Amino acid sequence: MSDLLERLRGRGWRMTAQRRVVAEVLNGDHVHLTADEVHARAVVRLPEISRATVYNTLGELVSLGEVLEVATDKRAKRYDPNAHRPHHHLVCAQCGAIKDVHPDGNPLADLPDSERFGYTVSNVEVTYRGLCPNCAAA
Amino acid sequence: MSDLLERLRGRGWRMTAQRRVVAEVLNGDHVHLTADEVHARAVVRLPEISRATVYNTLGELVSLGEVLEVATDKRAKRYDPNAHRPHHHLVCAQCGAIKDVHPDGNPLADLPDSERFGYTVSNVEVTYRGLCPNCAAA
DNA sequence: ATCCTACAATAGACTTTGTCTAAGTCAATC
DNA sequence: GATTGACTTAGACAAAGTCTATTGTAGGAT
Ligand SMILES: [Mn+2]
Ligand SMILES: [Mn+2]
Ligand SMILES: [Zn+2]
Ligand SMILES: [Zn+2]
Repeated sequence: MSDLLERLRGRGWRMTAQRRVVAEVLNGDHVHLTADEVHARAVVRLPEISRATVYNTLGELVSLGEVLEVATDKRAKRYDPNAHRPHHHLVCAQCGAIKDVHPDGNPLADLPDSERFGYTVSNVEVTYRGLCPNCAAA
Repeated sequence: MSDLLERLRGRGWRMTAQRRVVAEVLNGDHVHLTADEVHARAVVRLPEISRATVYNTLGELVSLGEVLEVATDKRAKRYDPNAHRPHHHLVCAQCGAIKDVHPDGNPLADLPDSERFGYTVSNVEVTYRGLCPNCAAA
């Protein structure tokens, strides 16, 4: 993740303890945390960090294209550091666990002109739902 | 939509002016209103209807499988009366206009076992994004 | 090394969306 | 037309997010 911090400094980002901690918390695979979850984890390392700063920093990371907003459930937005490899999501309907997935095919090609209503279609998001191994066992 | 009202009465629904108005407001094609939009339109016909009743009624319609919840944007949930014909959504990234669409193919078949992480996958939602004719012209 | 200042962080008020409760109302049955 | 349990209501409450005024500081200038 220090690649990320380097890149951001190159873009004129002022480096602060708060921003470093937010970036660290987002590090990893299949990470899709809400803003409050990011805040809770950030507070462990930097107790005085505020909610507003977490929201501000996440918003900047999204603007810079380094983090994606994901709306897989109907509650809070989730923040996804896997912004450079296109992917979709597989969500457990029971516990909410989210995996990054890479389906075959191109869903854009599956939408015929007659179903486009004159729209210029540029993007598609696919959300698979089911039960994770843990929840299926229970 | 009086088919709907008949069906609901058959299921033991007590018929009230409030429920009738909510059902009427949801009538139509490509309808995807937020709870507050439903309330605003319901108030025109029945000024004393409360927000709580709109939320309650929408929740019941969802439980009964007569209306779907849709989370195309990251703001309020939207309520979709087109619950009996499976479909996906095409959303204008600028003005938010939503169309019901029926793509070819089966995205479930496009998710290989190696990308399922042991999940039992049962459902998939596809959201296409782009610009509607109005917004593309401007 | 110190100073300076524009940018960043903070607390907390405010907004939006949604849920819950206690009290009053009424649709459907008798 | 009386009864009653389901329904509606207002408003309190909660969760998620935004905004503002104030204070703090990173990093360049001296
Ligand atoms: Mn992801
Ligand atoms: Mn729809
Ligand atoms: Zn699960
Ligand atoms: Zn549009």
